[in-house]
Amino acid sequence: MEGDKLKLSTKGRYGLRALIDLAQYSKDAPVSIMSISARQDISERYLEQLMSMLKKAGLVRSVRGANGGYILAKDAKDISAGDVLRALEGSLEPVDCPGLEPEGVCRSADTCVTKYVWKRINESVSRAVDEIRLDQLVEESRRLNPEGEEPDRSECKN
Amino acid sequence: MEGDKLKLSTKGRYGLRALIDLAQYSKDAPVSIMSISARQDISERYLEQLMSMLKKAGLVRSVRGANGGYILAKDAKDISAGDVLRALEGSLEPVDCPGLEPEGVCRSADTCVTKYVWKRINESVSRAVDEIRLDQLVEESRRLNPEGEEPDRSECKN
DNA sequence: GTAAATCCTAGCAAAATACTAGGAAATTGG
DNA sequence: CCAATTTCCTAGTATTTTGCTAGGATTTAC
Repeated sequence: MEGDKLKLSTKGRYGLRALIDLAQYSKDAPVSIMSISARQDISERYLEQLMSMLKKAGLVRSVRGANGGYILAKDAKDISAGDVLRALEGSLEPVDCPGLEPEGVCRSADTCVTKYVWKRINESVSRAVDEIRLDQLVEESRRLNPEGEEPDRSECKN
Repeated sequence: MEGDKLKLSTKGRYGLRALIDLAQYSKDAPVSIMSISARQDISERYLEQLMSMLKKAGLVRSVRGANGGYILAKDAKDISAGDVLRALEGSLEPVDCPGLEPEGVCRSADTCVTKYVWKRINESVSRAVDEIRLDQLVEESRRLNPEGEEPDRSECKN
């Protein structure tokens, strides 16, 4: 009866890992879905869809054909965790409140109390994900894993 | 194809409004589900379930029988928006990462990069909801709505 | 030309969501 | 005691979302 909500889906969780992986391995040549899939233990076919979404969002570029794959579309320092998660999860705002949008219309906006609660939650999530940048994560990954081996992901879906 | 995730469900959104309503109207006598339902435009039967969850969480007490209803189980200043939302939504942590739990076991925890991302998001949401207290919301509600009329909620599900 | 890769659309089982429904149990007021 | 009012408890259910899988078309390197 009681499942937890407000969860990031596998799209966001897998996708962020995939992009960190890409940032680490695509220094010179494009990285294929197959290789990311192997290192990160994510279904190739599913990952394909995630990469497609990241491409549409302008975060990665693709190279088709043999020896093709993906590379970052911009420098890792110019991509935030928020950019990645929003590309995959849609809006990260836990409440869609029209009264908070610049052009939004809400009849009860003037007298709505909960609006301020939603606003603070929304802003808090946005701030948190936007201040985390991909280059920091790549650096942290190298620090945690100097040998360049990836952790065994078979048990961990995050 | 692209629906937004990371959303607070109606349980949390309706439930917080219901508890603010309860805090305003249960000063002396218990408030019935019917009256909250009417003011807040929430289905009686659904609200019943929400109140039951809030009761299990120890946030409200119930009085059965005619003229019964609900009252706050503690002072409004001792109930946070986080208490209410967690009672209705379960954990508010967007990622359940075993490596972040005190007793959690995760084989890849030592070398897991994304763990820190999830940690920061989780902490950020928790901090935001826990610093909002019910008495502040009641006060704000009175300020926005001096005549004691409730906004028309028929269009707004938040 | 063939193998390796992305691209694109569709389908689908399982789970979650947002309710509705039926009735039992407790309490009050007459 | 009775009838009305109210909470309490369990179940059912239509719709949507999630987390994939499947098939094949297209592009490119060698």
